[in-house]
Amino acid sequence: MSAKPPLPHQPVRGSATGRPIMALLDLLGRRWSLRVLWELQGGPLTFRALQTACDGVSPTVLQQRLKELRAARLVIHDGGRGYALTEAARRLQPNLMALQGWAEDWARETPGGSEEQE
Amino acid sequence: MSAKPPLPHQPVRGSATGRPIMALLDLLGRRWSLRVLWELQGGPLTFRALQTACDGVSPTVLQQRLKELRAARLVIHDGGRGYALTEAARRLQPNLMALQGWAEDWARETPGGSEEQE
DNA sequence: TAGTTTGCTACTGAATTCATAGCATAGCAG
DNA sequence: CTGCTATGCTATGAATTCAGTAGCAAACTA
Repeated sequence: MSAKPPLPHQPVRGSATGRPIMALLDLLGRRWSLRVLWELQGGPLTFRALQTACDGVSPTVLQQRLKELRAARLVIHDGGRGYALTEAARRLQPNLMALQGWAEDWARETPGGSEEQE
Repeated sequence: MSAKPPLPHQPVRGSATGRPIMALLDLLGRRWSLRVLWELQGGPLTFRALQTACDGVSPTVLQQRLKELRAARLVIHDGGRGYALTEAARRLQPNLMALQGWAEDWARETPGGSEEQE
């Protein structure tokens, strides 16, 4: 039913080598993966709170992503507090924060606010 | 036909705020986006070379991603040498390299090689 | 002229994602 | 106990995206 979650040491979609970076690229390159990690940075969230934080993702996909992220040991589910980042995911946090800094510079030099695309 | 590419200052899929980080998360959260940036790190590649580097992505999707990445000013197409990262994308490079380092640590502490998932 | 490579598009089917509704469980007030 | 609320999660069908194959026009080689 569900595609197996991407893990290091295993072939993933788009790369049969099993290189960890490829598994990570596959994992993070799925819809809402990055966003979930981003929203979880502030602390644990319940399933519904997380869903709200992600602008109402469909529970189907959120459930799928959480399943994958849990398999990858990036997220754990603490019955009491909800979903939280693991120690490993927390080491990824600085990189995500760096992404934000980058994005702001990027926004400054990228048209798109006033221009219309299409 | 094609969805408009995510850009900063504009609402994107999953976030209407226009925050740059959300546009970036949407852009990078599409299949092959991160991979394309990754493969382009070594230098310019022609469309077909890039396609090969990405384990034979379908040209349809590659074309779509390149279109988006060009709209976002992360990739440019130099007729002679092929597709290349822009100055802005090159500033993103250290973060991607950091991801690789992280992925290797992650692999060390994540089962998946010998275990079977499902 | 033929042969190759380039970027790119058409077409069809498979996979993923979306949106809505709903379920079972648990806590808590009355 | 009953009624209310919140939790995590699942079912369904439709929409969107992606995949896989084939093929095109232009540029370059010889």
